[in-house]
Amino acid sequence: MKQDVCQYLAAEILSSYDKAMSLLNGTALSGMMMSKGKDIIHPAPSSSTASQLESPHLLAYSSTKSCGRPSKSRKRKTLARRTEYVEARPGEKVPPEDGLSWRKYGQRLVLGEKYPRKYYRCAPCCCGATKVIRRIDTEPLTFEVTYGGSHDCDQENNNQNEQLLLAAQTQVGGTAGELSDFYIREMVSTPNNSSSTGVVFSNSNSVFNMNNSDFIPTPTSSPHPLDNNSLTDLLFFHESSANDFNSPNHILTKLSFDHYLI
DNA sequence: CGTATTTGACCAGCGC
DNA sequence: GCGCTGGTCAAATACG
Repeated sequence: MKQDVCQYLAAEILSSYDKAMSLLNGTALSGMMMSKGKDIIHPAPSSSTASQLESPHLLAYSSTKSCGRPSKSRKRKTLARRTEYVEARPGEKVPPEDGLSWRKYGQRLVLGEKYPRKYYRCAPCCCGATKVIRRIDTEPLTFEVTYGGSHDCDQENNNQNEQLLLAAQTQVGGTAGELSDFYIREMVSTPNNSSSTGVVFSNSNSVFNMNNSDFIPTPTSSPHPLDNNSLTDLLFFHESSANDFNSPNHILTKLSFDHYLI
């Protein structure tokens, strides 16, 4: 890896280590400051359980039974909520995805309502964000989506993606969002079990890829057989798959927004 | 077999 | 204080 990418990753590792050590010490969330001056966690007063629960960071790191949630308290949340109304696509009975990762944890039929409410919480981490989907009785294609808390783990991932993208652009001397005649709109980090990170990008005629080791574009065949109509959205690959990019055995999975994993 | 979903139970908040 | 409501839990089940 290039030096600045290594430095960034090292800082993230140290940051996680600091968090873990502070929690194990039990004392002192106070004064805990992450590297590079970000992610400052402000301690809640020890007597105030409520304020602890209202902090997504403290929720994420509290010692609980599963995924950082309060183990026993089923106190109704008083977090700020945001409600949106979305319409299902024609022929579909589910609202369109919002690009975030959610895990369903409950469903119930509420008195006086025709359709059950579906309860979701943040899937990839423990940020405490929740989502409730309610189908409108009188307009079956319209859904009321209520968000509770903030899905700041996705925001964290996005920040990391921006860092990686900047690092890639630095290597080739490109400007923000632009790389010679080609465009990189996003770059995502690899899953934990992957061995390499890369970028796949394209212009209207060709698909190119490059990896972390050299960032030299290499032409590949075009168009990609799995993604003919949205080639410019295909931005992420796992290196072990790059050599036989056209293999029909690859699974193309939409991760979120414009992120794809082959 | 690991992960995601379902579903009945639990319980805090709220209205009366 | 009591009963109802609805958000959440967690064991059971489904799925890949």
